[in-house]
Amino acid sequence: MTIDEIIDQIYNIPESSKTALKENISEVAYPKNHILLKADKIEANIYFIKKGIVRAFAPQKEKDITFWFGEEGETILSMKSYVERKKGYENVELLEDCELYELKVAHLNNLYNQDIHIANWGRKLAEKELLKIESRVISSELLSAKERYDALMSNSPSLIQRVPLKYIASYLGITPVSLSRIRKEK
Amino acid sequence: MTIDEIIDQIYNIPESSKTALKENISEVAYPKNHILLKADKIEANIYFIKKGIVRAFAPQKEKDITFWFGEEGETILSMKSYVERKKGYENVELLEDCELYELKVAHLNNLYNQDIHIANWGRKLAEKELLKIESRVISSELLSAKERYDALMSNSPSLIQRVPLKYIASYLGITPVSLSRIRKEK
DNA sequence: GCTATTATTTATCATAGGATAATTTTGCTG
DNA sequence: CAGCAAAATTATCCTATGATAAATAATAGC
Repeated sequence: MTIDEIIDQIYNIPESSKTALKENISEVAYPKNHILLKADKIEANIYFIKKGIVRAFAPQKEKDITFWFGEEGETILSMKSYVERKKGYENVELLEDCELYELKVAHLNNLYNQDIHIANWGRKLAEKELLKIESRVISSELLSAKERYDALMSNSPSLIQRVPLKYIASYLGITPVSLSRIRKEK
Repeated sequence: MTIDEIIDQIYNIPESSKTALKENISEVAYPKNHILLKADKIEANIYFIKKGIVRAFAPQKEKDITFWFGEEGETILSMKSYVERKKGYENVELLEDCELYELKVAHLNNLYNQDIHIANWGRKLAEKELLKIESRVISSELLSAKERYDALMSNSPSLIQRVPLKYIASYLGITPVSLSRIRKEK
């Protein structure tokens, strides 16, 4: 996925603003299993996924909670670091070798203060993330584990090919054993 | 809570921008039980709570799911309407007689395109809402029903005084019967 | 390709929370 | 302040999911 496509799908901005934004973005690549963002660290960068898939998880003694998967085109950020410059909850781990676009938050904040189009682009970025997480909260309170699994599979069928089931189980809020039961019943 | 306090707690903007924003805000009052926002309607306004308490719920056949409470100083909006101009998931119902600040989304969008300070204020509004909902997703996957109840009580002790338990149970993702059990065990 | 490690499945048993219904308490409204 | 309706509690029984352990399958490193 190109950086232009990623920027455009968030919010359309004039070419000049897009150029300014892109001047602050560089490409990086990391191997599978790399930990890109660390909880308990104030992260200086945000990323967009050119190629690959990642998971965000809240590390806990004995059990990590996977609470997000990101695929091509999606934004990776530690919300706490990005918004409040505080340590976040989450580690982000690459589940495949990944190519990423990297953007320094400090540069982005400068742009927010200089360019109204970029400020509105940043607003849309947050608003769209908010919509995603909101629909997830509602479906998690509305649906049984089996229904959540079915919904995930129909919304993101590639996940099951690309992501170990134990992480999907954690994302669904159940144990791998229970997920196995659910899958068998189908 | 004054409108100045509410605006400032989201993000500090120059007086001239604040004046422009406030010119588009009016005060309204509605009685307890009034339905302020309706699911399946594209809402034209957002609100800030001057006085009172409200709940947002996703109406379902047989069981409504309460997924948010708003108190003084908080923002009431249908995220779907606000971001995408589409019908939302939620009704918002007043749980007390309320005094509200009302702001037309169409006017706000004009300001976003004219005033970079207001654009960044709107960005912060979304980002802060995102942080709130994110911390809730994580705690809901991390904690048992009893722990979530305890956490809610210590974060928002006034809720239990102001909100019927059946709504708190729904918010916690359990039945009123089960909440009653949890409270008894203490 | 072989072996060690890790993931997944299967089985058994335990438990938190759901469903239902009856009872008590609270809170409106005339 | 009486009487009704709604909310909350309590009790009983039930079910989905958890915990644990063992067996199998998949994966990765040599």
